[in-house]
Amino acid sequence: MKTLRLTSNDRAVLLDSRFFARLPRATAEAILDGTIASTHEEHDILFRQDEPVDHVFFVLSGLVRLYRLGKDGREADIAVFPKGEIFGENAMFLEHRATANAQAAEPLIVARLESRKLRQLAAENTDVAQALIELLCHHGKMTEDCLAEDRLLTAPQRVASYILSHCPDGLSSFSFRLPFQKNVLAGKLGLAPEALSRAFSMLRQSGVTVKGRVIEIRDRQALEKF
Amino acid sequence: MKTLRLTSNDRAVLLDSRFFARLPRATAEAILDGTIASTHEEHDILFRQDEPVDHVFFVLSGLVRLYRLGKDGREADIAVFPKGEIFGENAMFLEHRATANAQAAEPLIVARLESRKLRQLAAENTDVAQALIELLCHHGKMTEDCLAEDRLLTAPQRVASYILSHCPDGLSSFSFRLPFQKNVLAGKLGLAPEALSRAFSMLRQSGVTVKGRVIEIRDRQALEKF
DNA sequence: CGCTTTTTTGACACATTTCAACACTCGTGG
DNA sequence: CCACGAGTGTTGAAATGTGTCAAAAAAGCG
Repeated sequence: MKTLRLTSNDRAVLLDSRFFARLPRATAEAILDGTIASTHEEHDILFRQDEPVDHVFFVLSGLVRLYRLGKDGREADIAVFPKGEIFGENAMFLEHRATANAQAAEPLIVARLESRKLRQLAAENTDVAQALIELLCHHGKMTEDCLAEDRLLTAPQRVASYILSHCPDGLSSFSFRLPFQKNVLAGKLGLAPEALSRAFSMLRQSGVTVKGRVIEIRDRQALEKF
Repeated sequence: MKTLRLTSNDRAVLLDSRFFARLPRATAEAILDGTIASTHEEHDILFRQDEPVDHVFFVLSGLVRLYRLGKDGREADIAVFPKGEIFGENAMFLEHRATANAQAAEPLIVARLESRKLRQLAAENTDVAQALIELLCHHGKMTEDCLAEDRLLTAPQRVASYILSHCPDGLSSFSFRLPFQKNVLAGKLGLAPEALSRAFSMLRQSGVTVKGRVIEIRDRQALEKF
């Protein structure tokens, strides 16, 4: 891990993101003041479950996997954060201890917002508090969605649902590129990699073609009722 | 469903709860001003997924089940809220639409806090915002725990974990009464009722006895490594 | 091109759901 | 007091879905 200054491009990206865009410019600048960035190699750990964390993280580039460890060493993914997303904010309000492990799933650059400062700002400034509330809501809903899908859908259905979530409304045929390795997708969907593979080949008979990371859908309807 | 005024006992219970206790008395009173209660029979629906909700709910007595529906009509429990807990707060920040269905799992009385008013207060008052942030964090963590357990533990392990979460630290043998029907517990743990039943009989060989709703644990150690 | 890493496939084991039948509990009314 | 019935919980057998392990195939990268 190396630490860097924020580039002016980084600042621009940050200020444009959903979290900062809703804040008055001066407030956003105040949060960013003193913020640094750090780079990490794939597989690096950013923080560990139950250990202290002093930052809230913003993904500038790369990918982060948030997961819990079982007693037997197995890993359960809680969420995956691509470029532009914020994570680790909940530790701020849980005595600065992480609820999960965070690992770079690709070469990674993150901005590190000082969590004590941010917490303090949130306590004084309703704009910041509001932004945090919306972030927490959003993350909470993501987790709920995940839990519900795990409990209601089979593996192929979860994969179909994931694919459909990338389909612009109204199109009945389209294609897109997976934003990360199948490995990671499997984890995010709560599947073993083999199960993901098999799910894709089930979906072939519903008009889904997979070539490398490129997914092609011929008939959206067929997927929807899978 | 019948609507009622809050009794003075209700007010006391509310003001003592985690959410309100952290607020200055005047602020808490301001929120409660105009708040009404409603009673519901078992199986009544309080709100439905994707439909508008105008309240945040506080359970005065009884039990609420929060769940999502699958296309095939199957239900997946997201959370269960006993007396003293608040739910439905996330809809406030998601265009006042529920992310799940809420159903009385027992005869129920809830206090109905007006969500628009509460949202407004949160936007002006950092104390209220802070209280909401902590609530959202807490609920988020609950859901995360649930997701992780689903993905890491088998049915008997989840049941063991549930039992242990009711064991006061330091005791190696104890007993307690299930706070709700086994049916509901099964749902909360993401199991079919039959699976819960079988899990209990597996645990018998680790010193767990079940008589009606009373659970008795002879050897905590044995449970922990199940 | 050759090497490493990732993905796919197959065979098998295991956990859980499903469906059906049975036991138990508890309150009601004969 | 017992009999009845509805609701609740348990048990068994079969079916299903997913994980695991090993091996082959494909993709990425120098």
